[in-house]
Amino acid sequence: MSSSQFEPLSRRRSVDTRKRLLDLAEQQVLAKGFVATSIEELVAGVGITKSGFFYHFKDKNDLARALLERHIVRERELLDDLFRRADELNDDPLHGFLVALRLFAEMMAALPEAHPGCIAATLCYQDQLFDRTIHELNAQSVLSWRVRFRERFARIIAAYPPAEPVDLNALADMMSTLIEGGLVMGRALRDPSILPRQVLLFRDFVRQTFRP
Amino acid sequence: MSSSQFEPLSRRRSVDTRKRLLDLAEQQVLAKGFVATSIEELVAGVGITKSGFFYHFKDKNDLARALLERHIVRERELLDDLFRRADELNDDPLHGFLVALRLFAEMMAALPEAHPGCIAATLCYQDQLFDRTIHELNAQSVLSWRVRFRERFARIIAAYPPAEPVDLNALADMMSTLIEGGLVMGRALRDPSILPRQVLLFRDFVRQTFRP
DNA sequence: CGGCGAGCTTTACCTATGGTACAGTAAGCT
DNA sequence: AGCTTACTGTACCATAGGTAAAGCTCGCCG
Repeated sequence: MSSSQFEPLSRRRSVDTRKRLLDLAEQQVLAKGFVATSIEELVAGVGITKSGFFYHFKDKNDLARALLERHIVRERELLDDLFRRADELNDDPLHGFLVALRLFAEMMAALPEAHPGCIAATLCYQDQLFDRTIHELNAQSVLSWRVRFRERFARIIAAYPPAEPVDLNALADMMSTLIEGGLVMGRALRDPSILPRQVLLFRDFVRQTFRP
Repeated sequence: MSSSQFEPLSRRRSVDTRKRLLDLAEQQVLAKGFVATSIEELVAGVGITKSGFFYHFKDKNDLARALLERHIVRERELLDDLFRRADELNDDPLHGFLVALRLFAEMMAALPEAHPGCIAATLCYQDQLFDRTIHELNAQSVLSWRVRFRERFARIIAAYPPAEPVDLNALADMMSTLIEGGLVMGRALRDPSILPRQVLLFRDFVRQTFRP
């Protein structure tokens, strides 16, 4: 805080062991799942000993929480940025949303093998291995997506009243649902194009639903 | 085969140990995941020893495969039955499909906590722990859903040509995607109503897409 | 310059779990 | 009677997560 106003500037030999542990862990968890990622493997990868790991993380559960927290922050920033860019290009709420969805689909398509979002779903499916904090973090994150999309839809509805009544929560959840499901499907079929195509299909659905 | 034409009638002391192992395993896997379900726990539950388990299953991977195979068969039977019932009620392909979707949503809503389908997704997310056979089984199952729904949509399109071109594979996959994602969401938010509502929303989408 | 504390290492050890090997045994089938 | 099925029992191994505690070392602060 005093000597350097930027970063704590590496107390010691390694530049940022904790961060390197998290980076490697994220990469391995996305590639092969949490349980298949061993602590020994991680410490060997960053060049420390097992005790060094437990200096940074209380246990493996603690690592999972740190991974999830970091993931949630990044995801929110990414979405904020994406919607901001879409809104800058567009005044109309519906058009802005449709642009954002297209941007999102393009981003998903451009991504390599490992998709983000897997972290959340991966941990969700193994959440009995973890404590409640992990589960609650996950739920909180999903709910924040619901709120974000519901607000968007509320604005769209004001401008484009739909012909039939729409379940706004369900429509908002559909986005998260398609992402989580799309990741599962993409993984099962080894076809990364599935998720972006589902997002584009959702986009069609939204467009149809609020068409003038 | 000779003495009893009904069931093999319990070779020995237990009625059907293998089935009881599978039943308990399924229940525990749905409740807390595959890795959190220990072999010791299963054998204690059905009243045999660890060696007894390895008599029935080569290893834990073999148990996973048996679980998945049984699940896939049941799922197919369930879907066959559901579509058959919907078709009996209806001649029109679109209407039949919509009825089937409603039946499906009702079934999902009526289900208790543990949904089927979790098995597939659960194993999918931990598939690096298993051998290729598990992964291929899963992919095969997902593809069979795609084929089933695509055929349905092809028949619907013949009767109700859509205004805009539709990506049939993506539309077919959307069902599986919403189911897998809906299970993740329902699990994360502890809200079993999410999946049936997503199915009903999908139904709306299909109805809109093929409306006359 | 000396000590404190952050960030580790070293050593040692415990437990749970999956898994192997193999001998033995009771009940049924032919 | 003898083969097979469906186990039990005993013994043992490896891997992984985790704990405990002492020691070392570099940078910073006074």
